Amino acid sequence: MKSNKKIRHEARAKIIKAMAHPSRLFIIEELSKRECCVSELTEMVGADTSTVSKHLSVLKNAGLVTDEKRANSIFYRLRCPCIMDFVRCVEDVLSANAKDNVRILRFCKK
Amino acid sequence: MKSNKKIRHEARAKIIKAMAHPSRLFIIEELSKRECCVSELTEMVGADTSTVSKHLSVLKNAGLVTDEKRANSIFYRLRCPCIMDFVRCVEDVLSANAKDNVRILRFCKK
DNA sequence: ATCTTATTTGGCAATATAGCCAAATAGCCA
DNA sequence: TGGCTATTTGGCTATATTGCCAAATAAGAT
Repeated sequence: MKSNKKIRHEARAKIIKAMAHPSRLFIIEELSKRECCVSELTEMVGADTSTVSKHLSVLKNAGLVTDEKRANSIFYRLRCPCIMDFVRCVEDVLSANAKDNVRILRFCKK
Repeated sequence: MKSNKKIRHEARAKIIKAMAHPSRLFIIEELSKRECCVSELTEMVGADTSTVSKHLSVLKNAGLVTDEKRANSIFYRLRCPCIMDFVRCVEDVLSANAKDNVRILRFCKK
């Protein structure tokens, strides 16, 4: 793989890797509806505050979210709402997988 | 996080995690152009055959690619070409990041 | 200034991932 | 059949990620 391609794919992978975790996907989905502060997200995710904080820093570091201090909380929001389009695409893959499984199951029964 | 949400996000994460690697993104991009066999991809990626084979099995396991044996090679192809739409979305995030950096840089110079 | 609340950071153990080599397997071809 | 080519699998080490606890930090409120 050529060096410039490699760099490009590494940059992409970093962003995708930041999304590649159930809790972070959940956070992304919630933030696509409305901005939230850490304690709200902690409550929703149901993990330790420090864990959620670290997830948020992964998302922020990848440029997927931004934060803003207001009152005495820090509010996070999605930086590129188009991210949800991607999630829709992932759903396509999931439903293709599901269809295949149904087909395989049908084969087995015969 | 409710159990059904959790399961949903885990399923999504599995697929996204399968994409979250530079070599696998490269493979996905190449397969979006045309189907390839393992040895072709090995050549292009520039890693050990076994490494590429394992990457392919990750992609296949996630339902992102399918394989078909023909002649004495196994050809892989993308299962949902919409995956490339996602990559475009990732590019949006990347360029938003780049713009921010330029802005920050400009601030520093002042 | 001190207390309190919200968030981040450090540290650690458990687990997962990556990539190479060597060995196993699969199927074509002579 | 026996060799050849293409691909996968097992095994290993190095590295990265996750999630919790405890401690540090930040900044409002009293």
